[in-house]
Amino acid sequence: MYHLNFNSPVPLYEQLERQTQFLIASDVLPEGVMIPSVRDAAKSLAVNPQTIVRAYANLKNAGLIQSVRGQGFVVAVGARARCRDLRLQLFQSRVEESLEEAVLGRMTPDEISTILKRSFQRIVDKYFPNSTSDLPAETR
Amino acid sequence: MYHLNFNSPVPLYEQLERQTQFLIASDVLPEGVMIPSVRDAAKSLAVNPQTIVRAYANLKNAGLIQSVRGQGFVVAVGARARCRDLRLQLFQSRVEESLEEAVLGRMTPDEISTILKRSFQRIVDKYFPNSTSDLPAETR
Amino acid sequence: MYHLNFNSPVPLYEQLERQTQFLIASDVLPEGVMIPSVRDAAKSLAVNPQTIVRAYANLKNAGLIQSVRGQGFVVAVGARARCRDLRLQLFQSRVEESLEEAVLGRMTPDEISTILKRSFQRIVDKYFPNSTSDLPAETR
Amino acid sequence: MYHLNFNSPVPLYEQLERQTQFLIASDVLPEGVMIPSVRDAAKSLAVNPQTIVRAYANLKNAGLIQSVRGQGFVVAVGARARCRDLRLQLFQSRVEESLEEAVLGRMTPDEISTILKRSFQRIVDKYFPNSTSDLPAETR
DNA sequence: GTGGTCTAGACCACG
DNA sequence: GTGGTCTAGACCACC
Repeated sequence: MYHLNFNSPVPLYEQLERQTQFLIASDVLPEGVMIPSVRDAAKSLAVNPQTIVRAYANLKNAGLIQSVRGQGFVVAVGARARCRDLRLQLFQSRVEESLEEAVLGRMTPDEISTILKRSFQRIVDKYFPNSTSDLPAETR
Repeated sequence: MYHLNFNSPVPLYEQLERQTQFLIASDVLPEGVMIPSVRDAAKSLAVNPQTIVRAYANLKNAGLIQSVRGQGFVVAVGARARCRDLRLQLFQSRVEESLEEAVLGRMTPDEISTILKRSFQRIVDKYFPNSTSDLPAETR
Repeated sequence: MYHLNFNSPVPLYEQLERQTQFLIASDVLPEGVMIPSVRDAAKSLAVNPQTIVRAYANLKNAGLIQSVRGQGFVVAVGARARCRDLRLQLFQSRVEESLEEAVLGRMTPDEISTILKRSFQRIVDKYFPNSTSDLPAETR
Repeated sequence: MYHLNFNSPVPLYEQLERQTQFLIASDVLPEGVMIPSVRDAAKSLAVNPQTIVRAYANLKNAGLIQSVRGQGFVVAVGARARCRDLRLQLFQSRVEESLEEAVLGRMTPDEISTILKRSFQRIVDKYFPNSTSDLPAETR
């Protein structure tokens, strides 16, 4: 269910938070459902239980999951919509950061545009091989 | 010449490395030219000289600058082309990482495409207000 | 495990790098194994932790060791072969530099050959007293 | 007459000293003859005159050259023999240092021997293409 | 003046 | 506990 990258600069607990948000956003973890216990998650992911604790604590602070005494954690009501927002914001802010740095690095709009289109096409081909959508879709 | 962000998670020495690469890529620092001395840069940027030393040492290891004894550092021959490559790769890899995470988070190509276009347009409007270029330029 | 020469012109951190490479090359530090922590190494060698940090950072940049979060450094996969290469190249380049300088200094091949044989024999006698190998071994 | 390597770790003034010794050892600069003036040498080598001054001062301290008031420096009497000795010692000590490090790096005598023979042969082929001498010359 | 090395000590994030 | 970053200040060699 989770895929941790131990070499990534982003901390393990943050990877867990994001992926949980994504799972909630896409209804793989519907509202009200139990998420894996700290001990189970730690064992199956081969990480320190404290790492799971930290991730769940942050998700709880954000109001995305709720602790049920003696049971574990369940996805909070209203979490789905908020996770969809968070996912979108996260993606958008990362893209804009990259674009900002490209401009500060004196890349031209054309160079930037070229990369964006090429990267998007590559991703579509890789993950949606049968799709016809592309970046300037509405101009077809 | 340099602009350090002291609140950024990316270390100061790495900010210096990237910006130096960008300055070389855009010919603000042409090959063979001296770059600011360690002490000068440290003073004008209000950081510890060691921070500059570290950045310059990394750039030297990468073959982008050379130390001239008793003189300082000069931009290495062939550095411009390599810096242009590095800049492009850096941008492209960051964009593709974001896109990968978006699809892993189960965003649809249409959602992704919408964000990309909106962000690009926002950057163009912000930094190139008189330009007419946009993402699907060739479809005009 | 390490032996630092504080009077050598070669910097301490570089001595550490080379010796680590040698230890990996000779399987004293097999791939996947943890190397001494920064603090331990600093204490046992009586040097500043920063010196160790620098050596390890360079080894990491060279891809010979990897940092495992919260754990320490481990020898990277494939490091052994590369360290054997590096060790050989280092030795060979030093020998050839000496030979180059000798001929540029107008020493004759016979003079050079004499020194090489004498030095090799002295080293063998010193470190491998029971060995029978010598430079022109195959001509016996 | 001199060939300076500005990228070498050995300081320029030391390169000058060694090469002067070599020139004296091989009678290119016979005893009693004038060596280039500080100003001439500095100009033709494109280095700071202080660098030449330092090299000549060291050579004078070693008794290999003598200053003639108002004239310049001449090669001292007896310098040739001493330079031949110095050249030999320098080469020998460098070779033995390399060998020592190879042994400390746990290279085997056979590995070391192989490199020595290969390097010697390469140098002979490069600089004495018509010669028949090689390392185990006396066993022919 | 230049770069290069080393020390001492602090603070941070991560597990 | 681990590595990683930054500061302050010192000393050195070279030009």
